[in-house]
Amino acid sequence: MQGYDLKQEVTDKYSLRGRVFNKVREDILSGKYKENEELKEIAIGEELGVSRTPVREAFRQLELEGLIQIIPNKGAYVTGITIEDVKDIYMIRSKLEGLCASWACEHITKEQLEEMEENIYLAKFHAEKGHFEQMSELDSRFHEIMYEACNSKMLEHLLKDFHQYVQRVRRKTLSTIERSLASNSEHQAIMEAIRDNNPERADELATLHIHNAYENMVKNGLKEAYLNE
Amino acid sequence: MQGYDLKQEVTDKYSLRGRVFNKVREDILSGKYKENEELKEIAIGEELGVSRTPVREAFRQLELEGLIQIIPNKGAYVTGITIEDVKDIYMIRSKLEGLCASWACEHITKEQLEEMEENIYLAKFHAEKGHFEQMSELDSRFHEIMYEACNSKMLEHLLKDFHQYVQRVRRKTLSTIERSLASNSEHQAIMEAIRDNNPERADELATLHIHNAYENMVKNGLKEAYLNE
DNA sequence: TTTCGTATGATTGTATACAATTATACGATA
DNA sequence: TATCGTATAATTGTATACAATCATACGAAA
Repeated sequence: MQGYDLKQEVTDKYSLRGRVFNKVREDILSGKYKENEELKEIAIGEELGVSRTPVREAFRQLELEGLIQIIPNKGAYVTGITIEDVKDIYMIRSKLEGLCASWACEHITKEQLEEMEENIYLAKFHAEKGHFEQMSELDSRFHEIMYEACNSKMLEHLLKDFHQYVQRVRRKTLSTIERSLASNSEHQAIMEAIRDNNPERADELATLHIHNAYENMVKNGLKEAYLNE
Repeated sequence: MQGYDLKQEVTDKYSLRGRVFNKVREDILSGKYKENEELKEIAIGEELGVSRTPVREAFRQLELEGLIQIIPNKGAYVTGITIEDVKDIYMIRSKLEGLCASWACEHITKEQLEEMEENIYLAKFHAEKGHFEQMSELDSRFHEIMYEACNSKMLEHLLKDFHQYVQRVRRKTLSTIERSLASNSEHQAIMEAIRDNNPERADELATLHIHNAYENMVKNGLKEAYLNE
């Protein structure tokens, strides 16, 4: 996520450039374009029915988002995420999610708190049933609510970027019912600390939560996911 | 700093786009282009002797860096930094500089440590003389060394982005000999903790250092700097 | 066979032309 | 006078043409 756009909103949705940007980003994150794959301006342009100009502009942005790397006069390549990158991101995230949770104490709205509670309640159901697809959705949404509740566009955007960035890896790792339940309990504890307006505790719990998520990831085959490629 | 380029290196230095990017960025950070000023593609292009194409691509990147905001079909405007943004950045930085310092304990090289010591020694001299220009340079460099020493491109880039981003504001606020000396002492304590391979202490000291820098900034007229415009 | 050099093609870099959108000026009408 | 609408100009959005660079293939020379 290079060139961290410190406080931007999503890129223009309706211009051709914006559409190319979003489409290619989605395709990278979903795994359609593999790591180190070369992306050609003409090919992408033809696929989306646009000329090279908006494609090039989108590429420049994707480069700054860290999703592709552009080598001058050579080409654009999908960025690889190393095991070290993943660890770095989780350690950084753990600090920032703590900060985010502590800020949320003061700024969360009644509606956001209610959506959190609902999210936790629903997640418990799906966790027990082993519905990992829904769990993943709910997990992402829980964190998103917290990002929005911290009342800092800067931090919100930063965390969303990081969260999105590791989605690529999360898809590769296994989930277990045990971890899903534990994770949801941690969400509940964080929510309660925020609800009780206890920023120190919210910080501590959210920090620990990301640490745990990382530990679990490592335990459940992060390395293997890489070694098998 | 939208679209935080999570792990990129500096933009291509020799292409026209790269040159435009660097030049405009510098001009924004130096204050040549004021907040909310409109940047026109043709004007910038003519000034630098290039066509609109590289200018547009540079603009897209600057947008993601958070330095300008592009309104579709309308124009590009220099992003304003609010007091809240500054506070957010300093709070985020304080957490991340702590993390960075703790990581540096394990990875700093002998050369980097020596440059840190030299930096502190020189800074003491300039602080006592009231050479604020040199102090600012040395301060930036001290932090840069630490960023490089943490051995994480991700964190290094993130912190450099933030550091650069607040330069615009730092220029507006006053410096005092007292704060310069105190700041340098804090640098020394951080350096010693890193040298002694004490990550907890390094974390703590670096975190506090940024907090102090922020407090000092507020005390010395951050608000006034804004109100006077 | 290996190595080097050249030619060819493919791809990116840049400039320019045209289309679409937005801002401004001016005049008509109430 | 005030307001609205239209015409014009300015600016951005996109497509395309051409230049520069890089990759590849092929053949000549050792």
